[in-house]
Amino acid sequence: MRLPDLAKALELAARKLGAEDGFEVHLTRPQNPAHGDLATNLAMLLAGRLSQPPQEVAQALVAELDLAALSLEKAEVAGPGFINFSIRPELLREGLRQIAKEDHEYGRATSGAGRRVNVEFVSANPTGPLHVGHGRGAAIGDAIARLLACTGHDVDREFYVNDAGAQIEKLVDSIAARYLQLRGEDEPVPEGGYHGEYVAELAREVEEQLGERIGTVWGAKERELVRDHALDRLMAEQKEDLRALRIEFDTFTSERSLYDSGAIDAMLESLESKELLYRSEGAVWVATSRFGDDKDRVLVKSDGSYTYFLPDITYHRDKAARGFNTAIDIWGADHHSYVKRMQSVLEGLGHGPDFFEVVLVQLIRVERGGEEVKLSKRAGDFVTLRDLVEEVGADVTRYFFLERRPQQQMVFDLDLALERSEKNPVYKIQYALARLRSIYRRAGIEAGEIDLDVDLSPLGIQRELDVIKKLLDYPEVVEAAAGDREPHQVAGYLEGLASEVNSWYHAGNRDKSLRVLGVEPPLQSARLVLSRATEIVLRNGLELLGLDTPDRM
RNA sequence: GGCCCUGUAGCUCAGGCGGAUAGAGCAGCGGUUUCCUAAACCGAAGGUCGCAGGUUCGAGUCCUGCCAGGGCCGCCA
Repeated sequence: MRLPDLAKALELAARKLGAEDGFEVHLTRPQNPAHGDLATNLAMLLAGRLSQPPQEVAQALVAELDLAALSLEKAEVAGPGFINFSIRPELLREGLRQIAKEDHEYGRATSGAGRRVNVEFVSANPTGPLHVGHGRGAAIGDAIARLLACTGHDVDREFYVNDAGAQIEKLVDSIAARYLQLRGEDEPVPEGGYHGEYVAELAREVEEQLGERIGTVWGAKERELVRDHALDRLMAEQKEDLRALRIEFDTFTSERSLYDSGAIDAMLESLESKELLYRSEGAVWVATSRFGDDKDRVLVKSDGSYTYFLPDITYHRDKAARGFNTAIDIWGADHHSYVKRMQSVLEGLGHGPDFFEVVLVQLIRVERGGEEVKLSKRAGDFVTLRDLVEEVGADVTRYFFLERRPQQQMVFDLDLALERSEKNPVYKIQYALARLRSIYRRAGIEAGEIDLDVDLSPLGIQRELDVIKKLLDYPEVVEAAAGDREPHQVAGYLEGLASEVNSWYHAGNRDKSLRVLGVEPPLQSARLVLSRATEIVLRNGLELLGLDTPDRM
């Protein structure tokens, strides 16, 4: 839990002892319960500066503190010079009451107030169905957006539709080949084209719906008709898959629209006016190497066409123009080399290093029975995100993607994902929530009816205090996870809390005096508040990760 | 050849800004069990933190080198 007053008091004490600026007070949660609730290494940091042994500095610091005013039970100097603080249980109990009263607001913060953030993720080429790898980026992007919103940021979720360029043309070529095959012509799918069954399906649709209009000879008009049809269909499919994962976007920006609006040509002029462009070997280059990139990059090829980089620059510049303070992109690790060049050109255009961020998401490997599931279409195996969600459900899919650091290559264990027991961490957390809610049901009361203004002093056994301390950590966890763009910190916290809660709950199975219900009325009332606060934190955390919050399992 | 990610228990992974005895889940081992939800619980065990140096009062954490796995180095997207 946070004790801003203690940090401030320590800083004052340090100054009193003669420490100048340039030190920071860090309070940490010791792993060893014998080391109290909070600890600081401040004395060790100051020892050299004050030329005194750390233990003596620690003693002097403690002497400056008014423990009672800080709601501390004691402050002990230990080990090489740590100061260990024990919090008075009353402070914990009042904190608990606050949690229950704040309800849905508990864990929300205002640190991001006034900041507009654009989170761009998925942005898959609209040339086929989403695969499992897209799912990880989708889950992480969505969770980061939720974290930022929870900490007060004004968040927009955005999907960049690459509906221009060579890949789309290849898709049209592939559909054309299938289409002509349907008409009895011997036309192979071109090299580098798309071979999936969905391409043949699209060709059939084109034949049925547009066959009259486009015949067998495809010019620009016909291609455009087919392209529009394919884009509509494939984007609709992708959106549906994402919706099944509980992901919705606020904005879809089309690459094509950047061409149509003239924004890309304007971008070239803008770069020119900033003297970032030059011609060489018949192409137009942008001097990204001036801003840290390995080398300069081509924007206009020698044949006059544009590289992908140019619209992408235009697009990111547009995010700034739309008023976002920060643009966070979630990219697959295979795009890693692209980060530097984008940062470089944005810096060249005058955007500070804080404007553009990339979260790189590593590739995943799917295993079943200890064997890798190949991402090829085979009977019984799946390849698409849709197949995965249908097999294990949205909760498990999301959680498994969110419980690991984004930059960690991960194994998606299908056997564990399909496990419907507490071996599966998602169920463990949801189970803890359901158990608490079952207590209210058993007592015949609604959660909202629990009296929060009762005397909490009956709460005092260690197991209860441990749960309370854990609950009071939640806001810090949310802030840290949002700041680091790491949803897995929340997942790890919830798993730990669920363990603690289940252990607390099960103690009541062995010893009836440890139960919530059926003990002395004052104790029962106090424990109902504990149950309620715990349920609130579990629920808020699950919602923050976009997971279901079941009343019963 | 260069760049990025990763290397921690048998397996999958956590380990704020350097801090005290390195944690969790799964598997394995021993025990308990009809409960306010047993779709379990309790307990013990399990470690050269890839290797070697360095910085520091103190290194899983910072620096250097090396090894291993993955990814990327295009006028593709």
